[in-house]
Amino acid sequence: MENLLIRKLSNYMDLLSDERQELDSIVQETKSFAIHSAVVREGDPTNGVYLILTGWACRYKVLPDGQRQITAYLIPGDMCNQQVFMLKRMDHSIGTITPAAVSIIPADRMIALTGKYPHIERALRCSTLVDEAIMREWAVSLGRRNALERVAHLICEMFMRVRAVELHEGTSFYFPVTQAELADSVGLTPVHAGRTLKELREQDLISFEGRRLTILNFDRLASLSMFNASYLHLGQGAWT
Amino acid sequence: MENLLIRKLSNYMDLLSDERQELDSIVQETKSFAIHSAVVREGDPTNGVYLILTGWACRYKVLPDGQRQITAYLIPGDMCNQQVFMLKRMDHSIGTITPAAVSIIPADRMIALTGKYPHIERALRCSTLVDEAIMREWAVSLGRRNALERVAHLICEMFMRVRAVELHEGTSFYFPVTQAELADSVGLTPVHAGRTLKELREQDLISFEGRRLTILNFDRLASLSMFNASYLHLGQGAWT
DNA sequence: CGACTATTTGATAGGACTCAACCTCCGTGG
DNA sequence: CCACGGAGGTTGAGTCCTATCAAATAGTCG
Repeated sequence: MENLLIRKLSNYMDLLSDERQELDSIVQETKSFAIHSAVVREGDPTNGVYLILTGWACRYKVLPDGQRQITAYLIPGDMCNQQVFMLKRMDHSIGTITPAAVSIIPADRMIALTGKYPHIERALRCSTLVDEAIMREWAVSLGRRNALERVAHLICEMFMRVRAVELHEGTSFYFPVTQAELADSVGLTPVHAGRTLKELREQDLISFEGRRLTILNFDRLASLSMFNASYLHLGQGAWT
Repeated sequence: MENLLIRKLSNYMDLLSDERQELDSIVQETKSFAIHSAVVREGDPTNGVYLILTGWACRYKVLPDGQRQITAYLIPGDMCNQQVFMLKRMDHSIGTITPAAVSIIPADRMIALTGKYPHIERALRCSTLVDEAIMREWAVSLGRRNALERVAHLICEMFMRVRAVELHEGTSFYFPVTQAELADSVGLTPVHAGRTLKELREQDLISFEGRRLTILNFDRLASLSMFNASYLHLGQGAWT
């Protein structure tokens, strides 16, 4: 199977076949991580670029009082720390939420790649801009949406992202996030995150069994959560 | 006076004198904006890079129900939309919160500049990474800090940023944010933002009169809000 | 099967919101 | 020079959403 990074970047830019090949060849050293293990920890020196091949991971910060906030989910095809090697140390951690395979790309390999293929460089920059847009939208959720809206919005977003790398099946997709992790990402307690999920189920908006989430009514889910996909900058952003 | 972008970037990288000159020369077309006016609006085509010369601005999104969330403050020396021209349309708005002078740099000018001066390019990328780190920290605040901690944290952050461009005076600085704007950035209502400010005053942590904010006890303000400056990646990050 | 981890449910508490009134600046203009 | 008006700030009382605490019920993996 082709590297999912290629599918992802194709959403932003048409890639030529030699560019695709090149992107495929960057996957060399692959490392497996167990569920709930640390890929990089806050304070670590920055040493390379990570590409998620399989599994889900997340960025997070832990406060001195033990509270945790997840600031992003990373799914297959996502590349993280594209340019962190500019900074000395990580200011946040990255950890897996499922078993995961990640490819570690040396900084100089990245530099060579983007130097040689301007198309790839552009596509990677687009993807960085979208990551930033996602963070802004999370701030909007955390600051201005209530519990139901936050969870619904996250589901819409993750569905669109999973769909962009074609890992969805119809309106359902693998969503391996526990209630505690969900809570840490939408700024709720695990208990209330669970109740909120229940509410969405009772309103027949989703079904969620055994890590498989099915969206039963995307339009209502989107309007309820004021989800507007344009910030994801996915070609059309059309809902089919 | 030299362009504040230079001061800002000097925090990340030593710049040679010809690089400084070059950075100074990018300020050509300057545009003045009245207080509370839109610099760019969500949906607008992306057309250039903005450098704040004087005054404060902010990025924000407005939800269909009228609620607003500010996702970043822009102060003199801040450059926004460094690479937005990669995307077609703005997914958020930028507006002034004071009268402001901003320089609009054409995309090709930016490309030429970074192409010719690798140091500048590196420094600009660092600053982008720091902007991302700031957004993550805002997510942490919005998701996991209570009202008092959020406001205190924002004050610590803005003080450090203002100080990095040397616009502070001792432990006080110009902080032209109204309670309504503060509320829109920390995810509170204006009324509660006001009460929170009052609480900080009563605890002798700050004084705040006529848009001038003085930090009376930085250490307590920082520990109260679990502020750790390392995410700002400012050289030492030492508090003097 | 047994020890976890994850989810669900119930009852109560509390932090932030809401609504409303009032106050204080300031700039404007009669 | 003072009245007026509007934006921003302060205060009070009551409500609601989400947190907390606690316990019981699945699920899951070795």
